[in-house]
Amino acid sequence: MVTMSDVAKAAGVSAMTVSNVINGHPYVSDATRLKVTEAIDRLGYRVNVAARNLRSGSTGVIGLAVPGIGQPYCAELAALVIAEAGRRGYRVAVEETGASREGEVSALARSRLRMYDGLIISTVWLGDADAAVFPADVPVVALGERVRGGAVDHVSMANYEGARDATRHLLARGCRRVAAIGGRTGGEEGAATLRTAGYLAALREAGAEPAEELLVPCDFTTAAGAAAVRALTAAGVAFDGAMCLTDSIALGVLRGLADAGLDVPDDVLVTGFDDIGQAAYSVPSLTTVAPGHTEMVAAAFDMLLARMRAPRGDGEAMAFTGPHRLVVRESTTRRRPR
Amino acid sequence: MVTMSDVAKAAGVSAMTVSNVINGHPYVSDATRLKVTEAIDRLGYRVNVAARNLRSGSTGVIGLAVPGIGQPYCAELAALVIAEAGRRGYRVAVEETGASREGEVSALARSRLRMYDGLIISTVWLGDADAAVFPADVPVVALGERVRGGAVDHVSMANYEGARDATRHLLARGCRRVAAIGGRTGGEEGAATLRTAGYLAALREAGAEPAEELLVPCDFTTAAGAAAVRALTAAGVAFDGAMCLTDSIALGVLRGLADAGLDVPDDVLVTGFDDIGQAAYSVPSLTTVAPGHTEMVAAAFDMLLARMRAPRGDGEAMAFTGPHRLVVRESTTRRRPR
DNA sequence: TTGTAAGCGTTATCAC
DNA sequence: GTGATAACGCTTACAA
Repeated sequence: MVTMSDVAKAAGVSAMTVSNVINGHPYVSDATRLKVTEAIDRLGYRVNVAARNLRSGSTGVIGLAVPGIGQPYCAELAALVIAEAGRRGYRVAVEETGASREGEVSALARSRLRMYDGLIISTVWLGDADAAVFPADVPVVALGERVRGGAVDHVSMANYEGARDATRHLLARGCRRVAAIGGRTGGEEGAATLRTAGYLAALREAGAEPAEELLVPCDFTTAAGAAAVRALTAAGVAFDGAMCLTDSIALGVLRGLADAGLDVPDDVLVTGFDDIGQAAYSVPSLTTVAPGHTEMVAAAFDMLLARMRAPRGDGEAMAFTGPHRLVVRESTTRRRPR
Repeated sequence: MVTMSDVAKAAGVSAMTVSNVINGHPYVSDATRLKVTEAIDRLGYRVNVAARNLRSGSTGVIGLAVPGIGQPYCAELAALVIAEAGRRGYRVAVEETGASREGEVSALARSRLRMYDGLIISTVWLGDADAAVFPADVPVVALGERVRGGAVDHVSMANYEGARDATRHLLARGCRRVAAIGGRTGGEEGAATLRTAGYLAALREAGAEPAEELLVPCDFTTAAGAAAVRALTAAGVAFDGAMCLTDSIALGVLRGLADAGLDVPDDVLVTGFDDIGQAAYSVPSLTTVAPGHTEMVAAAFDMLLARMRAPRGDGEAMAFTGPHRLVVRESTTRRRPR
């Protein structure tokens, strides 16, 4: 392995000068610079990042912990994070939490090993009550639902407002019985409960009474969405609108409705949440809530870098909520008026 | 920042003993072990990974370079890689190449910075001719199409055979004019040309003459697939089968056919390639070639770890091809026989 | 403009 | 069983 002093020897200078050349410091004569770069090329020298990290105390790596990178939502988020990180000179290590509390806790624990300069964690389970789990000495931004108003820097999306707008949209287009697929009112507060609250609010403001059997809890996956529809139709529950808590669920719901011989949008109107790429190309294409992912990722980086410079914001935690907007597509656009 | 010698001082032992306790070495008395672990907990000590890396010469991180992590195919691959890495005690840093030659080259260049213990790179552009670009002193496995039989360790999939089987399947189910969406015969050899070759072989063995206008080059994206169908119908080209080079393309083709008022599978039969998660849930669900991703990822890790132990396999490069299999679903299952 | 010295935190070696 | 010592390769002072 060729080291800096090997290069120094070959170029007839000191290691320090080699370092200066590599890091583009001023006050290096052109002649010296040339000798050094020539030696670097000749010997095929590369800086040892581990040594540099040890010395500088930083790694140039941002950790990204997501439930499951195979999920379209996570994958598209990761793509944004990686791109933004690249723009700012960082690399990204991806970890999976498996959408489990344990996974999130251990990702946070690992963040304290100084393996990363900072961590962006998409939290599903951890919330304000778990603030103690978040290390105070490592920059961490929670990209998610449950952490709000507490001691942890966080970026969230307009879960409540988005779901409310989607539900209003369904009601405005004539739906009388709107199901909330993936919805849930009890348990830990999170994306599921917040979006469900928005759904309920929209129903109530329209004077509709939420029906118990139209609230169908399920995982945020396509398989679960399809299964939820099967369960509803098997139970003989009629509905003419489906406010799905995520696009993945919605794609499964489209599938399930097709299996049940129901047409979208003529028999049932469907909305999703996230605006994943596939939503624009499904058959029918999916009306959905776009939660401003780009802005969220940019905000997360701003927070992370701010924390790196000013390690402890003893006081206030920073917060940002993405700008949401309803994207109307075929799944809620009736072809024949009724 | 609390270091190992802080712990040592607090526990009244030497740093070496702390290290021994942390790394679970034998020959440490229970009493000492207890004192040390107690001090570690009390001070909240964590090992400094950078220092350990410098000392050990390894990072515990595997690099994964893919065209675009937002693409379902890449995302699902990444999920497999991350899971396998976790099982073997590694973390994964994801880089995007942007499906560009330049991106692939620079990922390889970075791999020489010893930031990673090894690199898995999904190559689209680099091939045997570029063997010189692959560093000899860093374990690299090419997960892809173009590198075969050369000096670079590589894992590939049965591009030719898979596309041939898909095309045979379409012909067997009565298609007379099968389009190859994303197909291409010229230019750099890669997944596109290999799959196209399989398609052409199947046509020829069935005595069908490949038609120029049925070979429709396009990007491996859903948007491109939809556009390809629009172009075909606009040009008045009739076809009753579509062998799509990837599932993403196929999902776009389903969309495009819906726009054109053509039914799948009654008017046109469609196949994909990759067996991404969405393929089982699209409407209609997608017949596709499953290329044995799990086995491919496991093989890639075996190669990588082998290279870490035996740095230079001066001679032979290792190679593995995933087991492929056609998964038949609705998109090629006629409801009414003709 | 360049070089010297010291040390970042950890661990392998070998003596005790 | 435990500890002193010496690296790993690089960079921040400071000196020349």
